[in-house]
Amino acid sequence: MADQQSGRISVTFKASKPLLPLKRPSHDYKFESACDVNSSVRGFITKRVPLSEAPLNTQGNAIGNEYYCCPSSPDVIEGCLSERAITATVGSVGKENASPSYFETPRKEPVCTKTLDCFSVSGLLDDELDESIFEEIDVTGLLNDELDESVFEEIDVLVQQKSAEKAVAQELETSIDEKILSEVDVVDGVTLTSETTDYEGIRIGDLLSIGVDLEPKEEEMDNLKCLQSGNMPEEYLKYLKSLNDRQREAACTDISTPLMIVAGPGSGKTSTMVGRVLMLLNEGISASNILAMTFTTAAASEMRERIGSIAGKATAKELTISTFHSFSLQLCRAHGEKLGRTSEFLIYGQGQQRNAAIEAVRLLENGKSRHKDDGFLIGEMSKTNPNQVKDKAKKWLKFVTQAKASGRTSAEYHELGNEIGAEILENYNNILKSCNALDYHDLISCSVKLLTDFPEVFKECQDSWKAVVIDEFQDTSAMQYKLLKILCSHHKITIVGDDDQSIFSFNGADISGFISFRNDFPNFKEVRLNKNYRSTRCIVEAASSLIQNNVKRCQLKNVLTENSSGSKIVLKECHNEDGQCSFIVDKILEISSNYAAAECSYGNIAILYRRQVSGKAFQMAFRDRKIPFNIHGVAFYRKKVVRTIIAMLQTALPGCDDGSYSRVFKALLPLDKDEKQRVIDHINKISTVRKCSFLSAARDIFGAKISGTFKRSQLTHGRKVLMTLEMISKLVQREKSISAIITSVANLIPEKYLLEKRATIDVDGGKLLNEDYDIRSVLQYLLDDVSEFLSSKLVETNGEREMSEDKGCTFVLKAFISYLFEREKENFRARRKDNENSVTLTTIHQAKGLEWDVVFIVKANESEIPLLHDYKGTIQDTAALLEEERRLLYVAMTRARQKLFILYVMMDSNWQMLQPSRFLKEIPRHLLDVQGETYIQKPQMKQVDLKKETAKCTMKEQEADVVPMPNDLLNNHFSEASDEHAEVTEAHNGSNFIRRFSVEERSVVSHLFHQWAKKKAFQDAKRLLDKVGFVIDERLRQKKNKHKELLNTLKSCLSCDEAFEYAQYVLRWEQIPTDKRAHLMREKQEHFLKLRIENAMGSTAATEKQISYLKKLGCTEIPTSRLHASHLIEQYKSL
DNA sequence: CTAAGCCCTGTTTTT
DNA sequence: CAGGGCTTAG
Repeated sequence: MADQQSGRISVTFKASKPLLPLKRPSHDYKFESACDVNSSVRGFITKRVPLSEAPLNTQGNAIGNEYYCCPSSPDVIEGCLSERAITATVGSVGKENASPSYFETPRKEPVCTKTLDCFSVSGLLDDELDESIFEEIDVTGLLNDELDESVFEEIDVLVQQKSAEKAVAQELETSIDEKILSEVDVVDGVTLTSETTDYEGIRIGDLLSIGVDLEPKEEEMDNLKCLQSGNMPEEYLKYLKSLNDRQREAACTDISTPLMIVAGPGSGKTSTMVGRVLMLLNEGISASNILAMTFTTAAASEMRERIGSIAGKATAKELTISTFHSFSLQLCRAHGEKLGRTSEFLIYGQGQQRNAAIEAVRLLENGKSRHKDDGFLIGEMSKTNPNQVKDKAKKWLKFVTQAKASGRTSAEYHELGNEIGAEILENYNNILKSCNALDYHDLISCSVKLLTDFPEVFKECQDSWKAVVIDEFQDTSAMQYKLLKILCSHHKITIVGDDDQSIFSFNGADISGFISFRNDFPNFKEVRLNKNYRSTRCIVEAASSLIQNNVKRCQLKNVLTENSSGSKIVLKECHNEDGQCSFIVDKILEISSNYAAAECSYGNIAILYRRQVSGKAFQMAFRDRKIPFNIHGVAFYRKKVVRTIIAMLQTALPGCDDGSYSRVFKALLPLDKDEKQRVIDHINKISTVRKCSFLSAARDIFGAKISGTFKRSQLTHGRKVLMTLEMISKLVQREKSISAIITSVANLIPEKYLLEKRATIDVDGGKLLNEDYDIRSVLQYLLDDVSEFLSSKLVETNGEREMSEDKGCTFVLKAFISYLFEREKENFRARRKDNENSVTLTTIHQAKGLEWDVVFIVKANESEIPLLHDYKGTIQDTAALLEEERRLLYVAMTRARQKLFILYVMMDSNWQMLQPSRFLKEIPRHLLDVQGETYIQKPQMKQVDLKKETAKCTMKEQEADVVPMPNDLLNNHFSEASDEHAEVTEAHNGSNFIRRFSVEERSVVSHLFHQWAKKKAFQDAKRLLDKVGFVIDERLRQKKNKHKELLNTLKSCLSCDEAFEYAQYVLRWEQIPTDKRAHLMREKQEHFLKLRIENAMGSTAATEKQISYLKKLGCTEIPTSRLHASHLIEQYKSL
């Protein structure tokens, strides 16, 4: 391992003839001043080509290993390399098998070969990449929560200090306001305070329109009287009055009764919880004795804010509102010694957990081989692939995680007969213990252990937490429930949740918690909040009829709403994802133009998808169309890189702290990860010893000619970094445009560093990064921020800016950075403030708990929204899985306030037909507005729509003639009115052939043909047919094959003429360049639809283009329809 | 330069 | 299960 780390990759530059066409402008890659830094290096890897764009195919597909290199110094350019970019092929980055053996054999003589010092990725193992994540995220083992709290405290202090004087004046004002408001109260019977203007989607308007509900009824009058006699503070009373009867009933339930609040979507859950807390306070439980549990830090801080706005900031601060994990962490830290750990135990995250799992597996196998004590077994061991070990570890880690979430012990597995599992679990736990560490799951289970095994701990907790409130109860795991149960032996417990919104069972969440609760707290009271304040009646009804198909529901509830019915849910069929994308873009633009200019229209729109990949297309489309958007979740990578860039910028400003410097060194030193760390640690040590700044320490160290601690090359690297820093500050002093500075600074970051960051998500998360591939996209975001900043702040800072004008842009830069920090802080507080005026792109899972006016649910296809994986042998509980998927759609639908769009696509990018989701049939028809793919909204269209609608409900067994097949489209394109491509006008090609098959079969056939038509070797129709026949034979030989009947049929008719024609068609299609093809696809799809209309209606007027074209051909006849016109065109062309 | 064979990969996420 | 990338053999 250690040897590998210092390995280097040689790169062969070849100015070989196929200097590949660089599609993108070369200035993107040019090094300007930056190349000075690396002048000793003769080339610099600037860009990894995304798979899709890799232009070179030495043999069909040489994908994935291409790098564009830029010559970095003039002599190289003049001497031997052309000025254009040069390709170099190197090993796969980030894989351990990256070795110097990956040169592409140069077709001509290599012009120069050079070892690139700056590019020594080879030794990086996946593990190490993982570690690097850790360094970034989890340095100290603090939970994010802890970090949050401290930040909040700081902020609070600041705020308090700053607004000390203001407070007095404000108090006066508010008291006046309240007087006025309370007068209003009397008139309307509704509480109107600034706090109630917007909670859980209830707005003043809604409250007023509901009216009836808030009129105190007889019983509630009692209720209220009760409250009044209890000497309740005015604000509390007012707040409770503002709740509806159910909510108030819940909040005011006797505090010693265990309370279960089942809160459907948009039913004012949080408001009710706040009310409950006020009630607890009012009943004499002091704030410091109340514990509120949430799952995320965001939820916790939101709750604190809400309570603070009613009960006062001081009270809110005294309350303990925390996540399960940070609560448990505190408990475990306090009693670490009882768990066999010190109180400074470490917390293991993903990377370390996996290492531990690997170790556990190794221990097991060692034990085994020793047990069987056979030499050859050991030999077998040693030759096992490291990959296999890793794979196993992954599997077992999953097992361990699951085991811990459900609370099973090693002994239990032993009894169950799963001895391997038992041993692994035990090994794993032992390893953690010996490392003085706990993982996240241990935090919970150890808390349980502390509470059960140590009466003194239990007593302490009972004394401190006299009442407990739990949010999102449906997300509790079995273990967490256990903790709650013990913690709430006093029965002062309130749980809030909705089993229909349980979508995290893959993560250990367990709906059976509701059942357990009923058993464990038999005298519980249940309140169902089933009035939806969020969505229109249409949406509510659709969603609840969907969810009613779930059998395994803990409680039946019919959600009601008094909102207006609103417009129907639009169910939109799109032909492919591009169509989907452009439909949404159009709709968004339409919606935003309808909004009053002042309102933040984009902020009210969200696009929800099942998988992260589905969001990618939208990112690109939105960026192209300049629609602002924000992505939940994966802003991760971006943040890191942005932070690095900011740190670099800060070094150029006066008063820069050491943190930025060390970050910059980390980014710029072209060394291996741990080597880098050693260097930085050393600098830090020197600077603390000498009591000087990081920078001056670094200058001293690297300025020396010889060093005891560092190699010469390291010193050189260090000096280069210092030079770079100097360059940046010069640049800042001279250059006036911030954008230019940011761009050049961003380009200084070595690709390797960026790859490291990227790999963290790619490797560890094992998922496609929801960001673009290179720094330029990050840069784009940053530059967007710049323009936003300039347009917002320029006016205010104008005067000061003039002053600083002569010194480059130091001042503006400073303002920009603080502006960014300000925004970061805001984002930190609550995610919904993330981007006030931008469209939200998010997975459905992440959308839970949020809401928007307009929601698009995208790609609601079978095999996407019920995403069932059949390959994995888990046939176990398909029903349960399906129900969870249905809940997922339910959650997605109920995010919408006003308008809901559900879209599905008909065709994959691979010519595969897709079915609409089975769940869509469960939505009552009368709530839907079904739309096809067309922009014609003439009365004629209605009939087609109708026809389609009827067709849709029987989608499965239905018709071959309504669904446009790619091949049909193809035919239409070539046969009809494709004016620009009129050279291919042979009609009826192939369509007869493909029509022999059923709808579902067609995609298989067409896929088969297209697949081979792409290869160079089969450009001839005859050869293509031969190949297809051959492939069929081969497939038939394999025992398991799904479509063997189809293949037999297909084979038997391959020799006919129609098959030949079809082959020709496919070939012709494949010859069209990809960019054009995409365009044509759409055109064709629209065209096909028109044809359908024509068929149904008889005629549509010919286009002007057709008419003029016909005139040009010398046709005197006036076409009666478009169809007619195209026939005429054909005729006249052949003449 | 190609064909055949091997290997990998395939959802959702918080702490 | 099945498609795709990558490697190797010829």
